[in-house]
Amino acid sequence: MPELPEVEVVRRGVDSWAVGRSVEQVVVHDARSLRRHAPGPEDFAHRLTGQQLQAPQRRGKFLWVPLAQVPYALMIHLGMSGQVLMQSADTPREKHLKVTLDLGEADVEVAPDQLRFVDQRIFGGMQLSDLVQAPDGRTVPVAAVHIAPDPLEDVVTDEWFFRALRNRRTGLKRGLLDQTLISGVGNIYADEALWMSQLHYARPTATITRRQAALVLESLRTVMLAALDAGGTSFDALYVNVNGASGYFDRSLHAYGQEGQYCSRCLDGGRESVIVREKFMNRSSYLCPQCQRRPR
DNA sequence: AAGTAATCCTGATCGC
DNA sequence: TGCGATCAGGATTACT
Repeated sequence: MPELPEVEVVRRGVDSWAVGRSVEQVVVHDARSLRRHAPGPEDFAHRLTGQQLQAPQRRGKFLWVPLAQVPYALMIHLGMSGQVLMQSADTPREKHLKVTLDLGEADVEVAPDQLRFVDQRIFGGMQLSDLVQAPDGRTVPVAAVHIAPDPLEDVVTDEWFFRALRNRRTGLKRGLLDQTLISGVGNIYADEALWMSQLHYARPTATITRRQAALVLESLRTVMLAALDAGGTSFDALYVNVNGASGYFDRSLHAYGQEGQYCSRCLDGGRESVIVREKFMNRSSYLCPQCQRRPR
């Protein structure tokens, strides 16, 4: 569920509370959250202990914290249900607490002394990953080197996105969800951007026009920036910022989760059309059958 | 090689 | 009340 805006909210939280502090102790409560760290939990704890946290970076839904003095970063992925919480040590353990980092002194006096990784469904996780140069020139963890830039990065221009879509032989929503084409887009913002663009999820990418590509990119940016302003989207309280608060962008959704509701655009145009839910890619797609016509 | 389906994982919810 | 089925879905893995 956490997509680009939700991960960015978390990144900003870590940026304001943890930068410059050292990791004094690492406690792994559930090794399954370190599945992606091949050398194992002991190696993770050993190589992270004593390191100083630098400004957190993000590409798409991938978040990482570079460490001073060493060539690797702490990479965090929230998956479906991951949370990063800044807590004081006397706060009771969360039910799904997976990893605790005890942090050293902060510049800010009231800063919480622990960074906790909580994850119910364990699709997310942490790992240490060497920093390398991505094809576009940016320095990223090797574990995320295959991930494409996201809509908020400068390298993503109208022409870049048009080319990226045109190079694929697939449907538009499949393309949006493919993190090697463009990153940061998940089911919620894909449906919202498609609704905003008035395009069907099955629109072939191979024949997309420049105008359509630019419209989809603009829609992605518009919806993601609006969500960021609202502190992110949350449906089931699984997604929260580092202080444990959830965003309220779900109140602004036009398509996702709106099955049975009138399409607001059609209503504005004096027509009544109801948002439908369709099974697609083993998940739900929400769309207005009136203004998002299936390609023939 | 590229595109797509299968898989992992837990808890809430639903129907019987 | 209990229990199996269903749903939620990001990213990797395994196929075709």
